[in-house]
Amino acid sequence: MYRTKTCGQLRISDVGQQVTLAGWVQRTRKMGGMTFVDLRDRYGITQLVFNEETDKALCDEANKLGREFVIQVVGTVNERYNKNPKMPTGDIEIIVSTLTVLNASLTPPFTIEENSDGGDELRMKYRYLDLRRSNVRANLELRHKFCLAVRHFLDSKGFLEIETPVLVGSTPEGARDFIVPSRMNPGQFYALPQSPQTLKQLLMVAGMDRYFQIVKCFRDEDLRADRQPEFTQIDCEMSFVEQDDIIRTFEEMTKYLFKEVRGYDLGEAPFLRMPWLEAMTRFGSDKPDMRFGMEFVELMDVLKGTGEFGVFNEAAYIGGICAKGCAAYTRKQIDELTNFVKSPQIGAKGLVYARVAEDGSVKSSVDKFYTSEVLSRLAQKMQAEPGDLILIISGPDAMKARKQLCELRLLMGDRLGLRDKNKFALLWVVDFPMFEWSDEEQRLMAMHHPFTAPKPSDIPKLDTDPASVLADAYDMVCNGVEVGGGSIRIHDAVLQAKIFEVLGFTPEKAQEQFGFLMNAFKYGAPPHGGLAYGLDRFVSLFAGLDSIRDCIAFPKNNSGRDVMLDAPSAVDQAQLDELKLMLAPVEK
RNA sequence: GGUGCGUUAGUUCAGUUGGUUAGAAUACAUGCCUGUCACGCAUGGGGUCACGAGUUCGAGUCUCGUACGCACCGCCA
Repeated sequence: MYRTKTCGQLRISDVGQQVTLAGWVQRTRKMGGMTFVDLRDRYGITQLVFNEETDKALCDEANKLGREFVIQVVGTVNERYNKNPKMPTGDIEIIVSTLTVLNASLTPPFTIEENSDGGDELRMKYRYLDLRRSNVRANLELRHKFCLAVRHFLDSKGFLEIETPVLVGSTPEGARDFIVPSRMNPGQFYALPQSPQTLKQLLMVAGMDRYFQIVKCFRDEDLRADRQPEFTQIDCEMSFVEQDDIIRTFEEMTKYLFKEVRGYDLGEAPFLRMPWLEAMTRFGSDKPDMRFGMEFVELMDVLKGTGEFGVFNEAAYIGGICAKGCAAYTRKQIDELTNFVKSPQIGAKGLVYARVAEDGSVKSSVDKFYTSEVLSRLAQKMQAEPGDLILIISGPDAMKARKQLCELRLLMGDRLGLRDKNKFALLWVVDFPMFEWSDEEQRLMAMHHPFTAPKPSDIPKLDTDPASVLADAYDMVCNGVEVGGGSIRIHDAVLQAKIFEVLGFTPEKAQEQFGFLMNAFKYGAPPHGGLAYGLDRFVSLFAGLDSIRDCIAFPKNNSGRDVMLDAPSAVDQAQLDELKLMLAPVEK
């Protein structure tokens, strides 16, 4: 037997026991005739003691151990002379009688400690070493617990976990597909699923009623801190349900997960439900961070046409936020905010500010254009109090200006410490538009996906004014992060065909790509709907991570590479020949 | 496709106005040390300053390009 106990297990009550431990050498400390070795496994660290007086040869062996050697020791649990209250096993140590080196190790390129000295690139190249660190390992443990809790909850509600294929057909709608050549069907390709969307709908047609799957999804798009080309969804679908049924079911699951996995009580009250248009108007985002207020106040009536400031007089939108107690911001701090909104990724033309002084007077960057009456009306409308700072953004494109103000609001939230990682504010954003206009493709695109049902009352508008049609779609948002999203689906072949028509598909094209679904709808498709959570994002939120990479065992880097495996890579000509593939020259 | 920041010892970083032999911490090696636990002390080795070109009497430092990394915009039904 390699071990009788783990390195996180032994306590004062085990003193006197003979034990066998195995693990990695975290560190050795040589103190003259004594040597201490910290032995680590995934459960913890236990101190080993070697004494020259007791066994010189054994102590000499211990002194030869290097970091990350894998060793096995037999010894006796002993109460320490000097206890270490910082360690769970700090009351005991092992007086070693037998030491076996199971495997030596090179000196690792970075130290295996909570605060590693390795940078991202090195950590990814040696991810198997990085994963030995306790905090990275803790993220994977949290992920495991999360998945267990999901399965437990959904099983208790009668959901079946059913696997769907990873080799499916390509559908050009939506994100770019990863494609896989078929050897047995030369010139033809599978695609990896962007989500099991249509397959789970077919499971509903099959009468599976309540389905879920913790499943990898693939999208060949550029990466971000919160986006990987392969990521994991908790994919769910239910039959004979309306939007409210789904929202209630998954609200219950979310509360369960927060309580069981994170130890956070979301309370009894249902989550806030906010129409998409309201979210865009009040926060400039379809995923507002509700941990703090600082809502937008529209200022068109106060500032447009009431003074000589041309920028405002030509604006399609003027909006402000009120930063409590920030009137004392220095010129430098204001300049930082201005530079932030004018930076290329925000793209605002400028920032107007107004300070409310202790005596209630208003000093602004546009004083020369407006009377003091207009400015005090501004303060009044903003509900600004003495000591507050009003920040105003305007622009010729209302949606763009709102997005810019949204970024500024989030920045101010950060600066004022209003975005506490240990607080969680959840809401449902509902009533999404069915379509959005694509300048690039010069056509309407599905905002959610083309299988989403329009609100029944809006169906007549599909012919007259499709851009105004709202969908039975909903997103679950937590702390400004979209953690899940779903919709009621279309289960009627005629309506589904109609939606493809609005999206600019010819009937032939729709039949070619989605005929399998529309045909299935002709054989008794039940009303159904569902939702999918982004597992990586959800776990990251629970763990307080800045990037989903930190809860994925082997993530890809910014360029979509696995630097440990050095993938993707070229393949042999023989493989290409077998697949009947030829490579075009790569332009540099 | 685009923007910003970065690339110096095994690692994390500093490096002033362009000027002699490029530093610190940590890691590593050797020695000392019998109760350490971020042990301590001493000594030592370790550098293609990412790559290429340019400016200059002189480039880690300035300019341009390339590569790579990170963050973001576009993109992500």
